[in-house]
Amino acid sequence: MAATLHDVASLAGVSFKTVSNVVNGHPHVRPSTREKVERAIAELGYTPNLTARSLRSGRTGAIALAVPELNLSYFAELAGFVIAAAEQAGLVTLVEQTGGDRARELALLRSPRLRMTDGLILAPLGMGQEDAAALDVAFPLVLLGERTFDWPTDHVTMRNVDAARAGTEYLVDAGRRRIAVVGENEDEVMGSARLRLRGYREALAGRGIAYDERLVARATLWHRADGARAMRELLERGVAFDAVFGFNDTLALGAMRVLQEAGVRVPEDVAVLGFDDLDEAAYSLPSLTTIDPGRERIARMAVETLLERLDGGGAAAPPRTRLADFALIERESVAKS
Amino acid sequence: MAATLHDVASLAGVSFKTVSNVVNGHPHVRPSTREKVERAIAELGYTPNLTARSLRSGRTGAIALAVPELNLSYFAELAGFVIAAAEQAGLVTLVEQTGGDRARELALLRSPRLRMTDGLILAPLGMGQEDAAALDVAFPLVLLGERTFDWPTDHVTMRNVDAARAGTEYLVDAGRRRIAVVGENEDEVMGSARLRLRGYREALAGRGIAYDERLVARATLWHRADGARAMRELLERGVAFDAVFGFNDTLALGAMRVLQEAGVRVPEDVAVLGFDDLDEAAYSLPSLTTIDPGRERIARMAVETLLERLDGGGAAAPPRTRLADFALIERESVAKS
DNA sequence: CCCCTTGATTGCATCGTTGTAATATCGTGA
DNA sequence: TCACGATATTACAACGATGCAATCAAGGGG
Repeated sequence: MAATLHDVASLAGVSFKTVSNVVNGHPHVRPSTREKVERAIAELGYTPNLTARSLRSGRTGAIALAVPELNLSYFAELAGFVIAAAEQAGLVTLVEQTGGDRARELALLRSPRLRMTDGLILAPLGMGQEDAAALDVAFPLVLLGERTFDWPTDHVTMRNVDAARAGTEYLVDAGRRRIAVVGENEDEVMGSARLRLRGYREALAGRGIAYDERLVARATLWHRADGARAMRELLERGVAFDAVFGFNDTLALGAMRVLQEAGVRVPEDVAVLGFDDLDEAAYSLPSLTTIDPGRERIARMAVETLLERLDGGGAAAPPRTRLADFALIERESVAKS
Repeated sequence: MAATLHDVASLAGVSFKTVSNVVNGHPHVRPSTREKVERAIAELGYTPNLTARSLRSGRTGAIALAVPELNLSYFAELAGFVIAAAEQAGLVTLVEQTGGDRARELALLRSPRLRMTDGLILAPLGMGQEDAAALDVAFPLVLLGERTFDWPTDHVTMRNVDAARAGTEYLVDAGRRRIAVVGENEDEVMGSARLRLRGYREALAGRGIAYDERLVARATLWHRADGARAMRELLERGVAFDAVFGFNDTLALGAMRVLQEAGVRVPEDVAVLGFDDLDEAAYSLPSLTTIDPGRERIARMAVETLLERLDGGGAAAPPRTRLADFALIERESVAKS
């Protein structure tokens, strides 16, 4: 099997503790000894057993990241940024998929599997305020993105309401009055759907436009297929609209595809606005005007926050909520007036 | 901190080994004792320390998956399937990003971080045959997808050559004669780019069409932006073509976008064929005809293969190569003749 | 010349588990 | 009542590493 400190020690003719001292850069090691040990290490191809080190130190050097599914581009790109940020801090990342399912999210929070990590970054979708007590866990926990809970936990999120309001105002300023929405989900009491809807309604109210329920289409999951389905539903309803606000890019792209199939011109007849600024948003036809929620910053802040908890010794500091800035990315799917 | 076997034991008034016996379902435990211990476990919220268990058992219950980047949709979707398959087998998955960079791939293979896992599924991009010896590692290793090496390692891959040949023949059968290629990369001696190019050339040869180097555009990375860049280059060259074969969907979509910007109609003027069957390929305008390489099956087979090595006790069985079947998905970006 | 400080090396306990082997307890039949 | 085989429980030693305290050799000052 793999070589241990003892194997190296007997080859080098020193005690295994001396080998440990060499490996850990202990100051008091004679150069000749160090060299002897290093030769033995190289010869045996010794690498420290991180499991044993973890047991001793109480730190694993790994963090867990739980997202609904990697099949959703937003979470895939987010995960990529989290992994990169963690790696820069010398941590590896264990990725879990919850499917956005309440039961799986709750199970994860109690899972002994997390004992293999130093902390968890969780993007919850299914949990609600009634589950907030489940957030009372023994390890550092950072909530990510969407939902807000009335519970003292570190939280990194985006300006959902502000961004949605700004996006809607942008559509109004582009001369649109009947703005449909794709992605509403009244089940998530405090999820991003509700928050973005609030921003939308605030913008309408601010510009003196009446809120029309018939312009709002539901979508519980946010795949392209869900956006397509919602748009078909809107078209079947027969309500007129001159813009669509997709609550994320995949919904918007699915909806845009259905619009175009139906012979509706984008952006001339109907403007389309997304949310997320996925890589693919720049390459659709027309390219998608969208809101960049600052994914990379969110990822970096989440890892930073977790690290502070790790180093700061746990429950010391009060929980923090950190917000990323958003930016409206103007492309072709909304024509400027 | 977290409760240990000892804590539970002193609360229940038994030895810590008895608690261990209860936790592990040891047969000889008196029902009354078991109940007493279980109450104590519940009261303290005890969960076993998996790090300690790993140290003792030599198994961590985690596997590592290394892909170029999650920002590439193909690898994101693949990672999602691998994580799901691993979870079904009771394993968690640690995700690493190599950037497709040779040095990082080699570093990963030697990294002590892998000591926290039971095995590695690696999708190499940068490594070449000259690095094959680096695949001689002490832990179970399964190579994924693309490259083939002359080295005795388990390997799960797709029918790159056959699929590319079939795709090209499909274009020819649709009446196309001057088929451009986006994604060639002569640096990867045995990577998917070379294999897909070989399939393309075999198809041309089989149908009596001359290979024209000017129709081949390079792209070292396979983002949408790379496809767009390659297509601009092709257009600037001024060579006529009536079809484009993108070596993956993101390249094809990037290329298609540039074609349409240039006023070229797809599929009337130029047919576009992709490779991967990403979720988004069904929602572009026009939707993308592409090749489904059997991502989910590949992921499942990779995890299965790794598990066999884990349980089969290592180097016992000879290395295997397993192939997933592909399927051509007909959509709108290629007009049938 | 000896004591004391400094530098170099080592032994031991420990992290929380589990496997093995030893011990303690029990019920049963003679 | 005692011996016996079964069932229950426990003690001890690992797994591979690190922190602490102890040991040992060498060098400097009185």
